[in-house]
Amino acid sequence: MLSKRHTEILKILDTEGTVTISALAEAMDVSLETIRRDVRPLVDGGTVLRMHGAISLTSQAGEAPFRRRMRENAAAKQVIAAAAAATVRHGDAVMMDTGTTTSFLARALAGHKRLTIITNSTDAARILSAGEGNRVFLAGGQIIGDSGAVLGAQAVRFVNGFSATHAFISAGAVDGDEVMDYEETEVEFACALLSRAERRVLVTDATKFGRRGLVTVCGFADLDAVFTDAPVSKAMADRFKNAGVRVEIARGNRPYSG
Amino acid sequence: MLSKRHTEILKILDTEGTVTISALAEAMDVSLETIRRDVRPLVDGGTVLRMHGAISLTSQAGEAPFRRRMRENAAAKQVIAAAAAATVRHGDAVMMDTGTTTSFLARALAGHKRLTIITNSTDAARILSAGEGNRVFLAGGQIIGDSGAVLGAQAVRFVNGFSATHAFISAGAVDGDEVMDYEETEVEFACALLSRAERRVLVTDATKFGRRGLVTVCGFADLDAVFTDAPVSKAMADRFKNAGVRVEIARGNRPYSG
DNA sequence: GTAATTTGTGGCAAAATGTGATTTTAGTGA
DNA sequence: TCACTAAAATCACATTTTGCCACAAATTAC
Repeated sequence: MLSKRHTEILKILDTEGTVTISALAEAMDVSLETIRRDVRPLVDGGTVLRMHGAISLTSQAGEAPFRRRMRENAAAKQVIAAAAAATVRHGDAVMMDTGTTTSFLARALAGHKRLTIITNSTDAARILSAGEGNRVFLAGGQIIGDSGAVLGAQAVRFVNGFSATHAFISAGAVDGDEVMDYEETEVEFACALLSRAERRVLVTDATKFGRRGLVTVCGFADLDAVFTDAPVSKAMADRFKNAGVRVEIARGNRPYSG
Repeated sequence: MLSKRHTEILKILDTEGTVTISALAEAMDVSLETIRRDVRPLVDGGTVLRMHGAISLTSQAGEAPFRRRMRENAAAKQVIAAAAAATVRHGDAVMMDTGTTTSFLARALAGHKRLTIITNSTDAARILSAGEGNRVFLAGGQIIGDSGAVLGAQAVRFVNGFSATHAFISAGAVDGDEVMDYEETEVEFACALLSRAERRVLVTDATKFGRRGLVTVCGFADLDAVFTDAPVSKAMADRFKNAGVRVEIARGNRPYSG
């Protein structure tokens, strides 16, 4: 029998990676002993690893850099993702590239139905393939880095076989009137997405603004909207406006434990 | 016959996700027992899940089937995976298909270095792409089901471009002298793997033996080794032996295993 | 008016939870 | 390395909550 707390614990573990027993106890307002009792079958079953005072999913025992980046500024990314997800309707076709913010977007889209997803993010694909009525198309090829991004010429060719309503891309840096990133292969993929969608959206937290990247993804003119978490500078706001880009400042803090 | 309270309960469940029995009783001003009686047919029908004190929609709170299968018999699968992983050397090229046991294998291989992985499992790909010096090649195409398996003709073609030392496949059933499964597309992929590797290994927990599947993956003669967690029947052991298949019974130190 | 169905109540068993005492563990410093 | 300490885990027990059953009361149907 699985208690209502079991699923809750697993959900938290899925996003957090590891939690302390006391944090769980406080989060769901029960005693430590109760949480221990909840956790025991999970540990015995091998789903969960126990250390002194905390548990983690066996699947993500080691802390990969990508997971760490998922945690940095997580609240902001979550809010951005929620706002961006709100512009997607049930049944839409959505493209997205690989990044921490797009990973949050995938989670925010989990409630949507009948989506068609085209992506190179194994993480987004995994999350969204569980969604009700979704069709998920994942680019094939070599996975580069620990972010789970499928990159290369093959992936670009794959995307060119699709058309979508929305393309969500993340960015490593935004400066002048350009969106930039650090890896050329990632940029190539993002460009491919932009060329195949009606509505091209940049999702990025505000720390990326005014930062200089290595490779240019696109100019502001190639975007339709930007979702971020804090107001941009006056100068940049003007440049966005001139390029016809709608800037959305996502606000709102919702509890992550849902 | 469904009373007006049934629809009411379902409506509440649809918005709330999960409700306590007492909340329902209070909301519609009837006794707890009445609500329990109302809920019973819904539970029996499978639309609603029961957990001490509360109910929730099966679709919403019920964890995804793949995750559930990851939990059942997890300890056994972990032991099997560990034993199988021990036969892989650093730098080897490894193919694997999608299944709960192969997902555990991926985790067991996390400590290996400089592996080349060819798979259709987004889960395995994700885990192993974090590994030191690993190269991961993931088949592209549509993701089928919630297991994160990339399936279809494209995936088969993808595999045919590679050769590997090991091919690890999972099975839904093993009976007679055949390995079987339930989905044809999965079988096609597994077959493709078998044809491209030197050493062909079946990893499966003992519950699959003596079970009849739908589609045949291969005969025992097409295998080189089997890893499982409990001794197989004498008859089957003989058939394995005749086919030249080495059977490994993985044993590990797991709590309460008798 | 009577039969059938539904609802409420009380007793009891099972499960879940909390509490405090006791043991185990991880970490610390000599 | 070895005690020592503080946090955490375990255990046993009391308490509360929940589920189930049977029967009585009430409502509905015919």
